[in-house]
Amino acid sequence: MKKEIKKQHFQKEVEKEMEIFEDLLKKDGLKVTAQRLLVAEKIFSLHSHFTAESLSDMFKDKRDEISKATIYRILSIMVKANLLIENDFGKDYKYYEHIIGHEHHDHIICMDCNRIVEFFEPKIEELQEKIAESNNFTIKGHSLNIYANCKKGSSCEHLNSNYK
Amino acid sequence: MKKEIKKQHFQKEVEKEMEIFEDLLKKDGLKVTAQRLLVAEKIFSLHSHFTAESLSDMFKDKRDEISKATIYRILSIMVKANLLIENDFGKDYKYYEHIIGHEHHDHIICMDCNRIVEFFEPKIEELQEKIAESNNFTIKGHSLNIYANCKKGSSCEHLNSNYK
DNA sequence: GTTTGTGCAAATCATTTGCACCGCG
DNA sequence: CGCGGTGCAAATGATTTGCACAAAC
Repeated sequence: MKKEIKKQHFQKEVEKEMEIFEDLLKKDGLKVTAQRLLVAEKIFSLHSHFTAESLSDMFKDKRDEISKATIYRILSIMVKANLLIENDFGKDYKYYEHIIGHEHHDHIICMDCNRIVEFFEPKIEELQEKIAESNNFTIKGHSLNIYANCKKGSSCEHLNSNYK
Repeated sequence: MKKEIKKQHFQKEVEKEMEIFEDLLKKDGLKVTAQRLLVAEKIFSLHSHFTAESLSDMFKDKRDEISKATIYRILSIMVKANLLIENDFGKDYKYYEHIIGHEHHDHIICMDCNRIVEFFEPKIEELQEKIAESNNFTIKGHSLNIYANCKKGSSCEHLNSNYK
């Protein structure tokens, strides 16, 4: 029962997000295509980090296969529109996460199992602001990645990487 | 006169660093070649961030031109030996800085002029340690980049980018 | 109908690698 | 000498792009 409620909640969220996305397309004179809707819906329904590759794979088995070129073009639109955050975790490909309903946060990247953990520390944010200020800069953004190992016996050991 | 003292100081520093580098090569059974000495000496004498490209360019006009492949191979040796830090500033190439005599620090990257400013904030370091700890991780490293614009009237406006 | 999007294959660009020759130890 | 190092050119791999055709408005 609880599960059902949660699912409905998520569906409602996704609908709301899809509306924002479609409005954005129209506002910018971009066309509402099947590929854009499918990709955006998939992205909004994901609740973890993904790569262009992993996103592409999600359409591999379906009749709705979408070319990598198009995937990249849609990701680019959504990043520019601030619907998506592009993360560089030191690999040679990018990680994405959708931003609506997700407060700003930083990341711990586990070097053992590739797990990505989010955290938010207001004091760090505040200190960054001060540092930029005292150096005569205006902060436009930041990226803080903690690279770490999971300790022996942590739940990490049981997980497989979802990330290539 | 002061300048002279400073220059001597730097030269002494570089000599010390070169000794460390040569010892490292020998210890690891690697050969002491002209290219390795030239590149290391150049790196130790630099006091700002550089790229494989910019480093390569520094040898372009001299009779001692060194191939990019060799440059990359030497950079790799020095990074593995902890003589060099490899930084990802959100561009599609890496930035390097030599580490001997340079305390750990984080970076502000100016999006207007590409200037890179270093800073160190012990409180942020401490908070990161706590965050990792409370999530059952052992920190192996971190990267904190603040992306910013220089304020109107700052010295930034007069500088040209040294980075491609 | 015109303009924009898509898929494909080719291009790009930093970095890596195979290989033949070179030079340190 | 013998093995590791270097330079060259080709390979790599994620992402981008030109182009012809297809779909949206």
